[in-house]
Amino acid sequence: MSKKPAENGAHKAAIRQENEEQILAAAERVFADFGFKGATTALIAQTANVPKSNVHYYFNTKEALYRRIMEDVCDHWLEAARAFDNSVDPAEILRGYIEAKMDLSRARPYGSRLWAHEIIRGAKFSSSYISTTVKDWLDSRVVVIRDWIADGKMDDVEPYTLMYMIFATTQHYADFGRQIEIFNNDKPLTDEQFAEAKENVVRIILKGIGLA
Amino acid sequence: MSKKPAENGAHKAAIRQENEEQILAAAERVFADFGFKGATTALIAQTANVPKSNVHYYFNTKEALYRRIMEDVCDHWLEAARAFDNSVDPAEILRGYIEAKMDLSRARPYGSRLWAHEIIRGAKFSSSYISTTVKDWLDSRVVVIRDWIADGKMDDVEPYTLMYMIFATTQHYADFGRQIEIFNNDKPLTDEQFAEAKENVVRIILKGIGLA
DNA sequence: TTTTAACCTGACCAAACGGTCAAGATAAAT
DNA sequence: ATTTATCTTGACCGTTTGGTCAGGTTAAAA
Repeated sequence: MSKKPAENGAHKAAIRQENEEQILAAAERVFADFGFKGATTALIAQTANVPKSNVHYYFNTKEALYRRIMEDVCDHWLEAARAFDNSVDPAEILRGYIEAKMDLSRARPYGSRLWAHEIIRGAKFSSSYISTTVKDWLDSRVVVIRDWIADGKMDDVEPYTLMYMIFATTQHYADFGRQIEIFNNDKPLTDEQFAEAKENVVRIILKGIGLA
Repeated sequence: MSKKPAENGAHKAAIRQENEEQILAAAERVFADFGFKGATTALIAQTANVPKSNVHYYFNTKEALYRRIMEDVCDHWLEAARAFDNSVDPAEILRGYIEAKMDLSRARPYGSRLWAHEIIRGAKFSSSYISTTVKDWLDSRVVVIRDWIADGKMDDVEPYTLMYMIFATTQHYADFGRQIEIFNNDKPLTDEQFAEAKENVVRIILKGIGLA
């Protein structure tokens, strides 16, 4: 009663991929809402519409599932980081990076919230990743910014403080989305409102460091 | 074998106050680290150096303890908010407010992190507080900012976006303190570094909105 | 067609959970 | 000195937790 002949093991592979994706998506939401300790495998299973046993079949332990999602989030993070290398003009670079991070907060809020949980808790799982990959990336951009300052292209601001400001402000739209929603009369920001916010963030920061 | 005569029930009252304070301080840390669901009464008790039963003696339920701490955090929040009314000069007002919020992040990071947990999780316990007290305060300051803009005292920026930027950046030094520490070669920011960061945040924002 | 390997899941388990309680200790009031 | 009210805590309870497992189904390989 096979529906399709298909190539070697294509059906089984498709089943695995679909189930894993479903579980990962559910886990990302649940971990983002409750953090590692607060999340339960039962709720993840329920959200993914699979029996709890099936979650453990595909991902042995809760921690393995958590680590896997953290990796995915980090991949997207580094993707946005590449916006830093798309130009040579400081204003253009920073505008691109801020916009990329804002868009990421809008498109993948759960990932940002998961990251927030992880850091608040003390970065138990990811401190080595932060102190190597992320720190290397950050330090190299700080060098770039210092060069811009030395060349008189922008004001003499402390580069780390500037970067933290960009991190904080852009991620705020994901992490504190619920608060923003409440302030916005209990309605999520419309695309127009979000676009306006994005433009304002870019404008304030660029002007604030003498790039506008 | 009474050590002191003391006034009416002074000793008992002192015992209660000391125990409550010890439990509240411990609970603030544990809730800040793990969120409401992830925190356990056993860990709170252990951190406070009292038996678990004693935690339940002073605060009937975990939820009651959580609510009590949220109230304390909000009180401090409103305290800082008052910096908004200490002057009539826009630059002076915003500088005072930003500095007050930065200092709060430095002095009471656990409160800020607890708030972050609460919002990320969807503000289940505090949405009514946010949609009334906090929103009222925020809306009234937005009106003030709009007046400044109308009077040509600062650039025409979207006031909510500006306020979110201040929230995000100042609270980042508490919520993402661990990440900043890692970037800072695994050492907490010194007082000098923090002061420099504070000054830079103020300068960038004020200049960014045309107030410098 | 038979065999094998992967997928599926209800039932189950030990540990950890929030919370209760009885019984004792201590200090205030009488 | 006695009573009363508060403080203290180990033992305990029902529920939930992450994780296991046997026994089943399904699809690929032989």
